[in-house]
Amino acid sequence: MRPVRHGSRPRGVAGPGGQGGRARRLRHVGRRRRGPRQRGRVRRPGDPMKGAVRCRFAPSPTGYLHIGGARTALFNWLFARHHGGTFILRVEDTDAVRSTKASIDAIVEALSWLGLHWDEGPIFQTDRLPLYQEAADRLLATGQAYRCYCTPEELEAMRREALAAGRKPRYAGRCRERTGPVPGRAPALRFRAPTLGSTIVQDLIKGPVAFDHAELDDLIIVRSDGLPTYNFSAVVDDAAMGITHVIRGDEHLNNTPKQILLYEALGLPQPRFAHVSMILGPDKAKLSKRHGATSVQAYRELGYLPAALVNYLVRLGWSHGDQEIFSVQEMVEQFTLENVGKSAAVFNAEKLLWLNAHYLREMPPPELARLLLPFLQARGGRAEAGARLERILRGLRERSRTLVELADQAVVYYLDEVTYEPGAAKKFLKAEVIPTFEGLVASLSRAEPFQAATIQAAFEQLMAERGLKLGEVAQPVRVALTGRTVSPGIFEVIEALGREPTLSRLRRAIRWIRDGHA
RNA sequence: GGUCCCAUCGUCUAGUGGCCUAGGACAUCGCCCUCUCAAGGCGAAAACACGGGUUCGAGUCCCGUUGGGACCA
Repeated sequence: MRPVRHGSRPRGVAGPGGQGGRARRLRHVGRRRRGPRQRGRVRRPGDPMKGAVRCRFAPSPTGYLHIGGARTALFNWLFARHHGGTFILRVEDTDAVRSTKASIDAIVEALSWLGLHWDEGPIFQTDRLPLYQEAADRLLATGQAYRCYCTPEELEAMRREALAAGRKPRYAGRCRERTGPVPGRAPALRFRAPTLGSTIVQDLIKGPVAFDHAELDDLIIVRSDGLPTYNFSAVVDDAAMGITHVIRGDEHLNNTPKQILLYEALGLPQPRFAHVSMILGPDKAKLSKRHGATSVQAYRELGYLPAALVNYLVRLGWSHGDQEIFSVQEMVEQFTLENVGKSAAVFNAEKLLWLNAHYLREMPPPELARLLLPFLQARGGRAEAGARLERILRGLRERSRTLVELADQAVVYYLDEVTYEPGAAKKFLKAEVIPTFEGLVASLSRAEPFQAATIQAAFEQLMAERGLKLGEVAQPVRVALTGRTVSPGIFEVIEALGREPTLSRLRRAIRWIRDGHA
């Protein structure tokens, strides 16, 4: 195993340009800037990782793509892209009972939606069973693995016995020296693990982690049904696929010494390992369903943008100085394992919401319109992409945090009949606004062109004539047009709604009040 | 229970022995702007888990304690 050199890049060295001193002087006023070395990464010409990096994301298809899995995939993808390497998708589907085609589709779709495109794969482990078999045969032939005929029941009994006697509940090696088979029983294959010495995992994130071999078990590498176990197939595949860097969840750190031993037994070159800490729920336990939405698909349906989710996830455990907003290109340029933190992170839905709102505001209206359409149609709005929708969105998007919220507001412009919120109607749709509404119907019929400025002029003239303040006019009109007390600026709303819909909504409000609803 | 990991504002984090009177962001609160609500601007409150060392100097290095988490069953 190769020793890991942390900080193999020169430290305390400013980026290209060597202007650290001058730059510092120029910005001495105001807030201190930190980390001059963070400007521009230092990629040495002879970077040995360049082009050679091969990373994989290896989910088991037993459900949707979890938010934690998405981050693992993202980190692998970023690492590969940063180094100009290869990102591979491998599906760990050897658990025939729990693996489903639907899960595979869901994971593939979620990764694509996030923009984490893979260069090779998907590779399915069930297609490569002979590979594991061949590796197992080799270990068996060299005596590094042996057949174990113990049944699960026997194992369980031995475990209980050991526990009762105050010993560790590990496999005692009953079949280690067995010479003949047990008739009528299909054997599992166990790895003959060393009992002396220790293995040190040189983790790229956690640093060196030592494991005493005395704590290791003779792990099963092939089950009695002939299927390989996780640790075994992962090792065989990672080696066969030429994986150079295994970036995965923290929960696999304990498996790593076993895998290293397997690499050694098989005589295979080892990848470097990097274990990323977990994502926790608000109660600091591993993030799970009971904490609410945890799948990428769920966030998609809740109206989140992939850019926002990716930006949020990258900042969970990784940082680049004080920067919060990253384009994909910036992430690729700046991402290094060195800046990945060791501690677990609590998933903060509020911050994700803020980021989503940010990207909603920044997105070009045509693109936003395209993404919004399905949400709008689901709400019965007969909307179509185009200038009108974009005008509507311009006012609405800075008042929404998700596509769902945006659609809820935008749909109002597309419905045939406005539904008044009871409280809003009671407060603002009163008999005394009828003259005002009538005056507006008259003047807005004439406003030309029908734009915010001319609409405002119409309002101001009316207000002057009747001695009204804008606040007294705007709210009733807002309710008449949208049914709500909250909306973009009233002139914008009227322009976006258009002349005819505005007039008919005002007339309807007048009728509604006259009909005695007020 | 054993093994392993982790520990800076409520949350995400900056921090790599002196630039730290601990910085940024989300959330919270206040003010400004204002036709409502947002957005935006300005400001406030808010953290180095604890105890020992090492050092002229510790948020930063070492040891321990405590707390949290993961894995193994």
